[in-house]
Amino acid sequence: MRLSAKGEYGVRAMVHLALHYRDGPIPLSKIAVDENISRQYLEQIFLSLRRSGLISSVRGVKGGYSLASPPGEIFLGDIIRVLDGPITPVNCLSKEIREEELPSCGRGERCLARSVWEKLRDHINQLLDNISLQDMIECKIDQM
Amino acid sequence: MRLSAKGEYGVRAMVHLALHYRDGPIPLSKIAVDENISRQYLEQIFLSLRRSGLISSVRGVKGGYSLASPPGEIFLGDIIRVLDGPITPVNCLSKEIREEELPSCGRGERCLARSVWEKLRDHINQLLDNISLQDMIECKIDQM
DNA sequence: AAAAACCCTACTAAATTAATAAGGTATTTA
DNA sequence: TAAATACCTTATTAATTTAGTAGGGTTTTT
Repeated sequence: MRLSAKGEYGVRAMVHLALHYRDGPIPLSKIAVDENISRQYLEQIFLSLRRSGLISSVRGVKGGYSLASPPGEIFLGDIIRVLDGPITPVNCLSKEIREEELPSCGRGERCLARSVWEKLRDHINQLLDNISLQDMIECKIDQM
Repeated sequence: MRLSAKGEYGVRAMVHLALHYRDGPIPLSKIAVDENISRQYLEQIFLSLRRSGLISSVRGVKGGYSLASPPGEIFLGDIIRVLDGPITPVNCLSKEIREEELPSCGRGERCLARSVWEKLRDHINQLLDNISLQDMIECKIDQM
């Protein structure tokens, strides 16, 4: 039950952008240094985030990245799903996997564990989909 | 945010034992076949579960494994922590890691993401520590 | 024109996870 | 008491995933 480094880096980088929202684009190299993340690895992460529409970029000197929407409209679930794929405790719950590819547990609806995994999945998603970057920079998490 | 196969197999096997609680010891080979898990891999899993005191074993012909406590007293969190280690979304929250070994994020209390990971960790643990094997075999999950 | 900064693919290395192998030990039953 | 059953254990390998590097490109500003 661990988040990947990619997801963790992504969230930290997005918080960084949130803190500088309206300061104009922030160069990736600055974020990489401040957050202690390899520049080239962070480029991969930002490539995904940009393609998914969560951030936008400006090229050239004085360019950089900025949030595509206000911090209050971007949720942790969005970020993590883009970087790590669907948030699900076991593969067989993921809708993106087609029936044929299902792991060989072959138990279908008979699986007593299934409803637990579904509940766990829904819990995690609901939590992450209700925490915005704004909540984070305002330190509202503890009161949630 | 995915459970390992080990954790998943472990839970399924424990549910199996719960369904046969009071039937006397169930041979591992039977569980392996019924749950479609490699016998030798399941042996490793049961070794951990036994050493942690969640199950007990009887050797020899007519031997096998059984739950060490009633199904109502064994919780999913117990099983998963034994097999996968502490349930924590990011390493830096795990108490089992000493300060010196902390990953190099080097941000300590300044980390805005930290309280989110803590909240997520607590949520997941609380959920898993409140679902017993008894709940599962009685299909009470959906009403929780 | 040069510098700054984004853009992108491919590859490699590291770590983790999953599984297999191979043999040992204890207990029951014919 | 011998054979069969089934647990016990460590070591090794295979597979997969994750993390990170390399190396080049393009765009824009000064």
